[in-house]
Amino acid sequence: MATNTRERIVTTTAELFRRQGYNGTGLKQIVAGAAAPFGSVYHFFPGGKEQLGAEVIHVGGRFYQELVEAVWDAAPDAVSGVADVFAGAAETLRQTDYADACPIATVALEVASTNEVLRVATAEVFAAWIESAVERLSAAGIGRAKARELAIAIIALLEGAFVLSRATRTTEALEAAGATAVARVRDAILQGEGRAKP
Amino acid sequence: MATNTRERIVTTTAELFRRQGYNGTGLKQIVAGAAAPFGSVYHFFPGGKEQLGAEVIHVGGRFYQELVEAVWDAAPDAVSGVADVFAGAAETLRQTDYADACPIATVALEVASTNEVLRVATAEVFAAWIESAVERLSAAGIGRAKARELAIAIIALLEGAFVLSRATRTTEALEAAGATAVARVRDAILQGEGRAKP
DNA sequence: GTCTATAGAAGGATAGAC
DNA sequence: GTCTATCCTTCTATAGAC
Repeated sequence: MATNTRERIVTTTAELFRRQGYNGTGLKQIVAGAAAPFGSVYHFFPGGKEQLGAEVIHVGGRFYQELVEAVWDAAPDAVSGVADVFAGAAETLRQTDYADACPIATVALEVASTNEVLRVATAEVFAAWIESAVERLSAAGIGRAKARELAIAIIALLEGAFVLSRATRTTEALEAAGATAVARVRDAILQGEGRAKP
Repeated sequence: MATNTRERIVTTTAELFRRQGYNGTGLKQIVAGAAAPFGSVYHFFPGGKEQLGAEVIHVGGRFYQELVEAVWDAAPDAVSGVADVFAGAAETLRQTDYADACPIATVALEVASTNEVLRVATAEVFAAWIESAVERLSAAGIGRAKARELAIAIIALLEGAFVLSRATRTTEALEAAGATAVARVRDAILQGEGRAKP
């Protein structure tokens, strides 16, 4: 999988960030997990922990986006696509002992007011996620402005549900959030077709 | 305001946790901000940083709950109550340079997989918030099961919008999340009255 | 019970051998 | 360019003077 040293460092860091956050993860722990010599970090990332962090945010964000897109696009329509995304996230959370949720949310909150470089990196990832969701909702017949509002709400529901689910160690929040997201998407599509809700 | 040393330590820690998280905040920074001697931390909190953290989570969680309840209860009905909560959160975020959002979300994500004592503390806070919202939604005529699903969704929307808003330094996410929360509460109340949506 | 000094471990970062 | 040894700072925690 991770064949070279640089790759191993990035994937190991991504996994540690997801579970412990940025400040909770040390460079020594990273090189130990990646089975890499300490100096390799500064060889591949002269900017140190911050540069490594920025790359991990971008790579991790893109990877997760592609994962969600694959689940969404495999569904027959947008409503079941959204439902599948939340159901898949709940299943992953259960299987990983409530560890693997959003790869960048923990870091995003940690650095939002303390590190501008990393804050911008997380903002770029979220912007890409929003654009991805807007495209899919637009393709489902929802107007551009409404699609953007919905896309943001869906991502907020997912992120917030991750916070609640990881804290309480139940998937109830992901299920409640998923039901809400599905209902809103369904309503928006029906309204776009000029039909009222039953 | 904070008249004694112990109180100053707790309020200072709460503020630092909100902006930097648990791992990003050192005890030395806490005593410096609280103008307290270092030894006072271990005098009042023999369990060290963990015990202090648990108390800050509980106190901060209760404080924020009372703040939100005050805003919600000042509104004429549940729909505008929810709208006011999101609008107020957005205003606070703008006024504090996107620093003061949820007092425990950052810590909750940091400790969810690394510190069971603090994880339980955050879970207890979220449980209290959910119960508070369920009461208010039930009082608005929404059935208990639906009220719980909605309460969780509203809190998830708020938490997720905080993540997005702090990262992007805009309040667009809070507005989109607020609109979604309001729409869902309105629908639930109308359905409870046996009326369809227009 | 207020406060200082310091221990002992872990943090990020650097220099330089090979 | 792979790897080791080490520097300096910061961290949590403790001991003990006052």
